[in-house]
Amino acid sequence: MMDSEGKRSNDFYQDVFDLVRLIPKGKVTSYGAIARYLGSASASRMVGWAMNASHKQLPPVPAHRVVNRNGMLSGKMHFPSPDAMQSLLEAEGVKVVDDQIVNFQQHFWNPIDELGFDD
DNA sequence: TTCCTGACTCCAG
DNA sequence: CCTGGAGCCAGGA
Repeated sequence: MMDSEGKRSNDFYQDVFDLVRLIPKGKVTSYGAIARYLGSASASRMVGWAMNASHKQLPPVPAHRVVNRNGMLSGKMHFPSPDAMQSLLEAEGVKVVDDQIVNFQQHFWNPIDELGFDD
């Protein structure tokens, strides 16, 4: 029961949403990068789980800019349409072939490298 | 309450 | 090269 200050779980989700919203257009990042930035490198699965709930967040979260470490659109099947994610990425200048981002490293946006640790 | 699954990632074979 | 298993934390039945 977290009602006093043990709201880290909630903050984790909020941080994920906030961070994903900070991803510049035409850029993408990985679940692991987000998890690591938040301090939970092993919580990569939780990031994906948070993304599942991101679609109900306001303002909307650009979940299409979040892919796995291989740059593969692992979450495309969870979008309203399986092609929505790819279409959104290509609309931002990110080319996608075979459900995988071309020149992924070139489009990769590392929050730790760009934002660094607040601390 | 417990058990299972998951938009991930790493390591071993 | 590809496939399988383990670890991780949270939410749903």
